[in-house]
Amino acid sequence: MKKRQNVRLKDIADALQTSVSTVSRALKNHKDISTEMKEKVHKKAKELNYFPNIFAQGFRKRRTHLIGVIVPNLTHYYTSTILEGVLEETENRGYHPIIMGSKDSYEKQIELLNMMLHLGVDGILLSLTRNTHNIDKIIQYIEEVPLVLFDKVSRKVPCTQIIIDEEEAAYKAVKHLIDLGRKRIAIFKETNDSFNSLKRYEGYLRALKTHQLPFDESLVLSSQYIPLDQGKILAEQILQNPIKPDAVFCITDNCAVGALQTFKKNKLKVPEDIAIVGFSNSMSSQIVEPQITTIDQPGTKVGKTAVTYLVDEIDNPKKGFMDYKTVELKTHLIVRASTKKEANF
Amino acid sequence: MKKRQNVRLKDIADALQTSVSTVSRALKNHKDISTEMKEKVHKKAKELNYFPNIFAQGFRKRRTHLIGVIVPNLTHYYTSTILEGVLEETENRGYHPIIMGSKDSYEKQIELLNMMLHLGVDGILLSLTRNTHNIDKIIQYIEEVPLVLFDKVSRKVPCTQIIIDEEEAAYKAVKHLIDLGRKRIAIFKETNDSFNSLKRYEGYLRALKTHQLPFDESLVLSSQYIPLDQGKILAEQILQNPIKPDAVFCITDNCAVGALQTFKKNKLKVPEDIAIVGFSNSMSSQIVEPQITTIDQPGTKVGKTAVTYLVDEIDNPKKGFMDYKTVELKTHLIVRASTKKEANF
DNA sequence: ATTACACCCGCAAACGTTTGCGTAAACTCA
DNA sequence: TGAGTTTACGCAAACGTTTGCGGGTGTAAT
Repeated sequence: MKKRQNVRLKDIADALQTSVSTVSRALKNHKDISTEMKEKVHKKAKELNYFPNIFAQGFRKRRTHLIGVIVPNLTHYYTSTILEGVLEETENRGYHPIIMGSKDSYEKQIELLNMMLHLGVDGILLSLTRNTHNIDKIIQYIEEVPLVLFDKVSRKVPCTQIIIDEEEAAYKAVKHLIDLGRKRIAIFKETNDSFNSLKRYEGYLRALKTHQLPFDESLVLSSQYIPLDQGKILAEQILQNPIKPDAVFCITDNCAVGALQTFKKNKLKVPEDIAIVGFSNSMSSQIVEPQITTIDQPGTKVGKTAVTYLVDEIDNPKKGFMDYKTVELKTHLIVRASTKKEANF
Repeated sequence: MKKRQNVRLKDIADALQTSVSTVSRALKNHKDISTEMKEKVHKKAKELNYFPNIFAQGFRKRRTHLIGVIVPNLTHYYTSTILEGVLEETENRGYHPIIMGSKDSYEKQIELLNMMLHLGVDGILLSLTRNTHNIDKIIQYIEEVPLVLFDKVSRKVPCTQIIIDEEEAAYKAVKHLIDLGRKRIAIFKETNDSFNSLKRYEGYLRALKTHQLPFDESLVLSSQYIPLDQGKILAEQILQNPIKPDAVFCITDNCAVGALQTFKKNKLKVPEDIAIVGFSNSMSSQIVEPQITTIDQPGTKVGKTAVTYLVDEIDNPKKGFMDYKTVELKTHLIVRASTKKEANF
């Protein structure tokens, strides 16, 4: 392993019989430098394959071009599509992402935020862990470094937030079921209302209300987390109801898959007896039988948008809280077999 | 946003009426410093919440504690489990991962390697893109910085490689089919043999040979990539065979799911008429009907192991190529309904 | 011819840390 | 007691870049 011998400003300066400062300025097109000199420097820099030592730079300018990214979990498909967007856009903009996982632990999340600060990142992209109730600490960080929330957000945190149109998406999903003639539409959601779950529930309620369907509390089932297995449990549960639902809106694809399996096990036909809508357009929703109608989320776009806003804030530091925006990206409904029309209602 | 005002060595030195160099040495337990002084310094450092400016450090020492990670794609479940392992282990060891995606493009991969070098990472973790035939460039990088390959590797590159026991895993999978009494076992694999595909094919061959089953070329189907849709196509293809197979080993879960769907569509019963084994233990393999027998890969362990070996190499630079190891992590077979015994053979 | 003012460029300090070297004080041993 | 050695610390340079400032040259206006 050779010792890396990077070329420095001084090397360019020597080759051109000029000074380091002139080279430095020329490379960033400072107005004090003549056009010819700039050309010579740029040419020589390319020739020598010059690349600035980012540590000297970061050291000097207090800019590292590093962006910290914290997510609760890496393995969810939606998260990884977001991260792909982040990777792409950070690269476009000359930044580098440092990704860390909070494992859905609030303490770990704080610890990671700390670490990022010490690392000297220029900004942070954060998707909150469940139960991030103590917002104060997070707010402290906003004082220290530009921060943009995405996916799992909280309106209580005064900063830019990139999300999808959760409420509208849920509304569309439930409206679709209503349009199909379904009357008793259940919802499977989270108990301790995360931002996402809450908004989707609101969309559900609005759809019922707008179409004059009665609200029935016995059709609202919740559990703390809603992975596949919980979908099964909730499905079993709702089948105990004296009057069964004719459709169910699951706020997660995994949950929907679980529900589907349970319904099938109980000899219920999907969608004839009961229709199902999920949320995420995960791989799972496409390979089960029948395929599940779901909401497609523009993951990479969320990632790219988050980077865009963060970098913008890094470049133009905000003065007050009033500058922050909540950006809602459009989703769309993908209709599949789990809600096909040919049901006879 | 306050300007970050980090405490420096000088602040500690001033508070203690001593010099910066003494503080620096005390903090890293240099032998030239008396025990009492060390204690005082450590205490004061904690009190002031001192944290070294890593850019000054990296600048000075040419050590950044950054580890570059390059993967072809973020969205594969197996990849994200590996990355979780990487995140965890880098953190344990005081390093920070910079993750980038090569989008399965060779040129992009080289570009990213370059970027990583300029960024000054201490080491690189790399999962090769398809068609990385020009190994020379990669080898050049080994001269510059410690590099460890994982998952998608190539034996031609002289460096430490962390993989799973691909050949053995495939052998186990196929042996399992043979033990079930299956005689005509097909394999769906990649055409342009990637390391993984090749090894799995070798395992397939060994299983046949060991159990005195005849090799039948018409049972070996390949395509360039093998996502879900290709599974379907290959399945259609093999059904054209005059004598149909009674089992198929897909070197990918996605491919297996596709095959399963096609077989079902053609009124073939799985596993009665045809058994299926996949590879990866992805979510998909667990939610289709019937569930698919597959190979479980220890993703996070691969990630953690890769970091372990890389950090070890960073700390103790290798002299020659003979020091490099290939680490094979154990997988195990998960038997599910797609290969259940009750078939009547 | 003098002044005024761009226009270009170089000097040198500064960022925070590490480290080779120098040395005063303390200790060792004959 | 004096020479040699060890202990414990400080001085200052160095890493590569940025940037305030100062100055020399040339041009234009008076």
